[in-house]
Amino acid sequence: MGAAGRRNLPTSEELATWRAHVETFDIVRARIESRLHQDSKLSSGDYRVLLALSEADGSTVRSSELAAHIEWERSRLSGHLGRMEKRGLVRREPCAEDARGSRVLLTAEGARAFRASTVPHLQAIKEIFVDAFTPRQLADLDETAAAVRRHLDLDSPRPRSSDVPNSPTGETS
Amino acid sequence: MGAAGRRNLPTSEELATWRAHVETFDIVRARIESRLHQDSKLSSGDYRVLLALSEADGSTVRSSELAAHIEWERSRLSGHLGRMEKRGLVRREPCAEDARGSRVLLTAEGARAFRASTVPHLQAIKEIFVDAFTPRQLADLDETAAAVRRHLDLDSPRPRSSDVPNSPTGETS
DNA sequence: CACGGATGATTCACGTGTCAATCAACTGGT
DNA sequence: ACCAGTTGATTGACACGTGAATCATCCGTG
Repeated sequence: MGAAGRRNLPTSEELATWRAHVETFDIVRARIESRLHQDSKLSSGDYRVLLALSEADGSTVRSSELAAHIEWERSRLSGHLGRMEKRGLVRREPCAEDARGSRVLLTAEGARAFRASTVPHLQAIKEIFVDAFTPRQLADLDETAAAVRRHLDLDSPRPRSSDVPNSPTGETS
Repeated sequence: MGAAGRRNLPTSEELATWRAHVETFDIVRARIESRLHQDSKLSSGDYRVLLALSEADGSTVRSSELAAHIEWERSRLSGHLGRMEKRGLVRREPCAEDARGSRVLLTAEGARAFRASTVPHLQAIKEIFVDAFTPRQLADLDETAAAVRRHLDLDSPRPRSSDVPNSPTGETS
């Protein structure tokens, strides 16, 4: 065996697990997003923006707060809002308090689209993802995600400034 | 109450599991890809193409076979190869047997880049993904992926034509 | 109040993905 | 040999993501 001390490499089983995991959950995600798009003509990005906006007081948020809330880069949000604005889902207007900023607001059209999308979207998550598992497996999934977060130290760096007194049910996709 | 029979909706715990799963493994993937890019200036798409090519007989494949092998849309592969060609990783030349087709070949540069990338990439998968779990959890992950594939009927529609007698270790990312 | 540095937001260049359209070259049936 | 229909591959239009650059406004300090 010319094996000169193998380094920190995965076994082929571990590699297969990784690949299967990625491939499988990519398909799950694609199915859920495709259903959202069929049902409501919304992308998951649209959904996330509309969710945050509809939860906001007066259906309006400062653009940078929105970006922070959904954890997007500002330029990403900027571009996405541009597209959504063209479709009439949101509107942007200059901000009174701070002349640099802008204020994003939900249009009636956007609110309607979001309202119509939520139940089918949640159903899709249930049918495509949740229903694939036993309760035990769901608990295992929770635990594996938690294990990853511990492994990568993703839990400590949570405390955002002193903002966000009580985050009201932040949905994701 | 006004509750008119809730439909097939996930509980908030189930929804939280879904969101945590997506977010967490997005980060895992991003870290692995970011490391691949730092180490080797390759994207996961590049890696997948180079892997398939380096496994191919004579480091050359018909473009459409490549697309089928890695399960990409043909236009996606076309665009990706264009970019890779600009960077000198692959080359395309007209195909003798079929004047419509083209033949993709690995350049020395591409082979070198791929060779240099594999060990660090596999290490990253081990360190970032595999090492987060106990062996038991890894087995659970295999089983959850399998459960999804059964749930979505992803295993039956496998048989591709009569081609591909024995697929030789198709790596993914 | 003036100035320099932080901050809000957009823009640009580019990589990446999808789908429809295009176009040439192959194929089979007559 | 010819035409129709399929197939190999590219292209174009668009959605989406990242990072750097830009630009105006704000703010703390002298």
